[in-house]
Amino acid sequence: MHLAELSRRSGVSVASIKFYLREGLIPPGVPVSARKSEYDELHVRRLRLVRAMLTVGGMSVGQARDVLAVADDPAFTRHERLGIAQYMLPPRVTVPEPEDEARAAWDAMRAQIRAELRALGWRFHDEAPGLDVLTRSVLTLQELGYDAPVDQFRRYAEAMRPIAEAEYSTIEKYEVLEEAIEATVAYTVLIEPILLALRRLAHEDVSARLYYGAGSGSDPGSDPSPDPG
Amino acid sequence: MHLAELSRRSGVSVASIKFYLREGLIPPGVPVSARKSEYDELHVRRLRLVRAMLTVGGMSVGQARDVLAVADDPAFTRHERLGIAQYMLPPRVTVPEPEDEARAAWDAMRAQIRAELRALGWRFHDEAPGLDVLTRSVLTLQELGYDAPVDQFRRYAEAMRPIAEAEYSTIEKYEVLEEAIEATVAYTVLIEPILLALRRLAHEDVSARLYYGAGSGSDPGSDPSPDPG
DNA sequence: CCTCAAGGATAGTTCAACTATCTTTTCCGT
DNA sequence: ACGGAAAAGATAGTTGAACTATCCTTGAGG
Repeated sequence: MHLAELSRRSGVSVASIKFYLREGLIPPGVPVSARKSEYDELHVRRLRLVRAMLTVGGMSVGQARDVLAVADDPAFTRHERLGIAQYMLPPRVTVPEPEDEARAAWDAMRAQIRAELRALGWRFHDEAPGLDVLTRSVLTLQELGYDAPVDQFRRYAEAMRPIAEAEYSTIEKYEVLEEAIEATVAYTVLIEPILLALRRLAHEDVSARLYYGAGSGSDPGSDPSPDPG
Repeated sequence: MHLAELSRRSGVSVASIKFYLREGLIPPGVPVSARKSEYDELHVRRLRLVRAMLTVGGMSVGQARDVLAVADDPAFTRHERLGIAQYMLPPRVTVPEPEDEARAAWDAMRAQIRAELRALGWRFHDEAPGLDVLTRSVLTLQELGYDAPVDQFRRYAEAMRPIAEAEYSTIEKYEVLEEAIEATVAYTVLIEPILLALRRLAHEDVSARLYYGAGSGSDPGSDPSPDPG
């Protein structure tokens, strides 16, 4: 198929597809002649994935490009490609420079968090960006005057582990590496909002339970919150 | 204190503080004379919260303004103000228009998700934005050709519930409403990245365990992933 | 009284993510 | 064979968000 049909099939404008091609988010079509290229189902699929990463996943074009570049690079092992793709997914966080006065506190907190998780028997790379995310969040909470929830990590970590195991077994089913990587990216990016939304709904449930009493079954109806639009 | 000192204390430039004042993210100082206003500790505190919402929480200026506007509005009950503040936190999601052809599928999926959670006994408002987030994510997964994890909601939901309960009990300790609201916003926005980071680290652990064998204690070292910088 | 700076208004900047235009070339129908 | 619609590609323009810099009025301190 040509550009126009790719656009129709994917719901993305021709101009935007050209933009994604320029940015390296989707591979070029195979040039069937000097001024004509052919696109296939993989392009449609990739385009949909890109749109999901950008809109639902909230990723930037640059982040999406980096992730997909690694995912497409055959120069790594399966384990590496899956791991690297995951490493490059957002959020990324800015670490204070070594000469920054805040760096000492940063390093101390990061080491503490790392030790806490290692004490749970978790194995992960020392440079895992997740450690930086944890450090930044905890330090920011502290700056706002709240207790560091490092001591609650056990609870959070134990809640996440069975989820990760179930998801991993799902992904392991994909034998073709390209499919496994796409599944990793898709699940990582699209299940995150699901988890967060469920946490918020759980908060609402806990709150409603305390507010309206423990009687079950009935819902709060339209009482507790006016429309926030 | 005056603007210059507020800037020094908070680490935010004078120009940016003026911008936030214009946008209604922080309340104006009390005018001590026609051309001079006085700021206090609450302004420093609010400014730090705003910066956390924008940088760590990834919120837009408009979203932060809406949340804080409700949080500051005394015309609601405690339950309402906490609930509304939470409702207005991101992510927000675009719902297809009623005349959109995709609307029927949207409504059906949303009803299914809602029923699934209600079956767990959860109580929440029918217009909870979390339901829209769930719907959008599940539909996007389906469009990419993946199974809808609606049947896995039970697992996810059961993992989130004890977390939400523990967090809620923490927030309930704040008797002053303003403090409770600030804590709600801070915990909601800043613990989300913590949960997601832990999920990713758990994925890495599961992967490493399968890849390097179940031997415990030793970590993967620098082997599995080169630096993705 | 005079100056320097705070506050406020307004306009300009930067960046990301498109979007539109222009040019060259090619395919397709006649 | 030929003329025009249309594809590729390059380049420039647009939009919106989040600042940032400038200007101007006024007011407090010396």
